[in-house]
Amino acid sequence: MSDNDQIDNESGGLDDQIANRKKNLESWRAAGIDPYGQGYHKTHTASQIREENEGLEAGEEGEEVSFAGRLMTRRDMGKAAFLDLGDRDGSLQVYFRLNNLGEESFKRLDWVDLGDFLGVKGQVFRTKRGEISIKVSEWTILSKAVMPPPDKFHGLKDTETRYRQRYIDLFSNAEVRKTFVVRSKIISAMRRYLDSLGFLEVETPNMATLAGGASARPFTTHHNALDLELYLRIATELYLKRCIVGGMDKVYEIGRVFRNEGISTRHNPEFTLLEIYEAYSDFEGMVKLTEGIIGTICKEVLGTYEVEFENYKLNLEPPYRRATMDELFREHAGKGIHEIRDRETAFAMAKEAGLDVNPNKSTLAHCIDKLFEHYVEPHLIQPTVVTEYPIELSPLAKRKPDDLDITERFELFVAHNEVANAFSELNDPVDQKGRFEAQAANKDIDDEAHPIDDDYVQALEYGMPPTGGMGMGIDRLVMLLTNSPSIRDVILFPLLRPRAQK
RNA sequence: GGGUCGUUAGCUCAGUGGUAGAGCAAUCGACUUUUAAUCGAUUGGUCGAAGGUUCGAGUCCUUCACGACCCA
Repeated sequence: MSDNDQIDNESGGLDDQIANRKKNLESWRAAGIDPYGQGYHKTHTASQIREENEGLEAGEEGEEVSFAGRLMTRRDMGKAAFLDLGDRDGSLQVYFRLNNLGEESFKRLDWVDLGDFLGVKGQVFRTKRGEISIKVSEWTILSKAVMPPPDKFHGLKDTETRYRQRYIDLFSNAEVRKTFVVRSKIISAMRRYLDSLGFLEVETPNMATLAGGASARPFTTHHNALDLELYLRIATELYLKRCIVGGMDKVYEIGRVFRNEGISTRHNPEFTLLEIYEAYSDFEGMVKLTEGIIGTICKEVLGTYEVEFENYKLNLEPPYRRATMDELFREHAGKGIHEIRDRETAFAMAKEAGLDVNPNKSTLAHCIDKLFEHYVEPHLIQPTVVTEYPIELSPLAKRKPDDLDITERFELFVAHNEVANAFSELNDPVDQKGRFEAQAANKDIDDEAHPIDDDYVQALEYGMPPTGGMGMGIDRLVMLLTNSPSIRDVILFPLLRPRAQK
């Protein structure tokens, strides 16, 4: 009895709100109704009801429907009440009226709290004030929310709670839900496009004894039965190219990769990467394919090539501007790429620019990367295909036939962000082995150096056809297309440091 | 790793070293077409944590935790 005494207290603290909600829950049970009910036959979603009854005049009645959703707001008026039920499309107003429901059914509204799930049946109509609504003739509770939802108007703002308890963010902030719907549509449009071109979606290992294909530190894990140290993949590249060796010719994978590095508005330790490989193609083919993918997504998902991101108005309609790294460095740094490929020159420039690169601890490649980031990237706003990367930056790319220090590679930049990276794949096993060895030689100053993958080299020894390959970071693409300033806005459950014990 | 900012009621936020506030939510009441419903009343606080300065700290100082943004 002492518990019930507390429940009867009038107050507004969290414990009391929970107690009141539990009391309401018990009222349903006492009436013989399970407040955590069974499935409910919905004939329509909120947006379907709106669309199908658009033609209704104020006061006019439409079809009979059943509908279900979460109670978002309610306006009680004595012997009538208006409730807004939210489903994934939005929300719909439902109208409860004593005369339509009878005493017993109407009275049960007292046991309903914001956040509860309700199922309703009734006739669609348009109110005096023009709102499409349902005149409820029959209804039930489908699930009880014992925790109170956030502010009905302001939603949930606290970033930490939004990320830690994303479910609250999703049900209380419609625009957040929208972002993740768009994300899903982007990925499915991407799949549809690639499938239509005859690409085969494949799955390669998440765990392996080597983590190659990119410059990044891996996560480690352990397989007990084999007593084996394993790495989580940092890229899908080397396995996908083994598929090309195997004759699969056109493959892609949309997969999670894991990189053991810092967290920022543009980095989450696990993120989603698209990689594509096409036999008998090359980096020029990959330019076309990249343009095709982005163009198709804009057309099918956004319905426009015009996109706003940060303060930029971007036009993503292909084809995109092309520029060589040499041209861009000349334009923005006053020196060409062949000059910059000299260690002394590169590090002197970096020092002059105030960049944090130490000649004793950084590779030339890393230094050039930093210089490009500093001098050139800020200028790459509209989509730009940057070509002719020096060989130091591209250990898996084929050399340009007329300039062996330059590779057949491009990166696509939009709004000074790298969106895609592609090249003609290096298929000469001897050259590949040499590049791996050059990477390994830097191991002491570069903990992100590619490891030597002898099995991969052996695969090339069996022969890999000339191949074009491309990688695209899905999260950053979604950021761009949804105008999201942080990668955490496009990842449902981003990694956060655990909260201290209360 | 460094810097700046933030952490106050369930939510959104005010708060000048001197009695801890508002709106929403909650509770009670009125209202049979409202829509951030309206109207009346009531309740709700370890001010992120721990120290310190002070007659007195949400407010000033130190450390810590978590987060946001910027830099590396």
